[in-house]
Amino acid sequence: MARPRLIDRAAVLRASLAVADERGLDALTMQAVAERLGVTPMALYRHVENKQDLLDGIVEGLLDEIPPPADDQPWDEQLSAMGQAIRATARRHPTVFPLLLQLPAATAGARGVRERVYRALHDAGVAEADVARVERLISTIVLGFAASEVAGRFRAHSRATLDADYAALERIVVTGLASYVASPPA
Amino acid sequence: MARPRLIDRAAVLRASLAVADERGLDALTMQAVAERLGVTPMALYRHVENKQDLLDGIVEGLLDEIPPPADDQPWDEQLSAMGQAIRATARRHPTVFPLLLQLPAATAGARGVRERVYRALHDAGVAEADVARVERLISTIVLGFAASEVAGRFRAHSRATLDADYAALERIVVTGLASYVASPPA
DNA sequence: ACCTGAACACCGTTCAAGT
DNA sequence: ACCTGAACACCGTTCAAGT
Repeated sequence: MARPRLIDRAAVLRASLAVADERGLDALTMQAVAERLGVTPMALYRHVENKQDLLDGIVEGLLDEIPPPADDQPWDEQLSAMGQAIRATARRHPTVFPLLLQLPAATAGARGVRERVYRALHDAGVAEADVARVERLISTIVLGFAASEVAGRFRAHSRATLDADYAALERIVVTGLASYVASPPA
Repeated sequence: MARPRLIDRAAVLRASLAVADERGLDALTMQAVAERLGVTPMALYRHVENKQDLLDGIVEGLLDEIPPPADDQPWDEQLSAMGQAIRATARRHPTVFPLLLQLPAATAGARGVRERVYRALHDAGVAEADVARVERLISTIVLGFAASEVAGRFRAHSRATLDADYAALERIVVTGLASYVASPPA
């Protein structure tokens, strides 16, 4: 007898992210998620394999929040916009965001972001053979900064300092990129 | 009656790091650490406040493993050597290393590393007022790459690819630094 | 001063049972 | 097909007690 389906995977992941955002990663338990959904903890196991799968699920969803930049902007403004969007996502989900370093970005949303960066780098003049590598490095830099910022490594510094840090980082990347294009390595 | 002291904080942290390295972060439990030390779990609480304190302790110890670079080398070689040392530390402690993003580097060892970078940046020609900021950015870049590498974000890529990635990253940082020095921001 | 034994609340996960 | 109840092994942590 097919019951009315109370929850599905998306609902589980949404509730999990909300719990983590509101009460921290330690408070993200199967019981807390279940309670928020009005269901017993065991009901979750039909929709996620186990807790690791649940964590992977919410982390993978993070990059789906990044809006694609306007297509007619110059490449450096596109990169800049995406960087700011990533920082904003990090701040919205401070305890979950650092987990992004733990798994390959393989969802549709993540691939979409990556494709946009590819195009911007192409427009910047990066050789086709180097585009994937440069994308990996730039995303590592931005992710690393955003993760450090929300995870607490810069706890001692003011928001103003971090904003200025990030602006300097952006400048370094763009000028580094420019000189890379001007004289590409052997 | 003063008993013979069986363990101390350093021994607890050493055993904890060993457990994490050998069996992963999930296997790092108070009971596993206690068993390795031949003691009951409750005995640990005299030497660490709680599990979070234990984690902080081993993470803080990580940067003490970085050897100071030879003092007579040119600045770029010093930075290069420290970067490689950090990558090596990450590979030795793959599950614990990413936690470095979560707390300010405040131990003696960490401060030592930072001072060395300050000096190298000074030698590179970075203005005194910018040295601290540039150090933050460079360490973010190196930490972010090393953490991504060991945490699994680049799981799909070969060691050779990652070595080449890192070489490119180093080049970008050095050239970015050079052009920053050539024309410092307003 | 340092460690242990017993105990508590909580956690992830399983399995058989209900509808 | 989807959810529940009962149960299990394990976890971090406390407290009073031992030496």
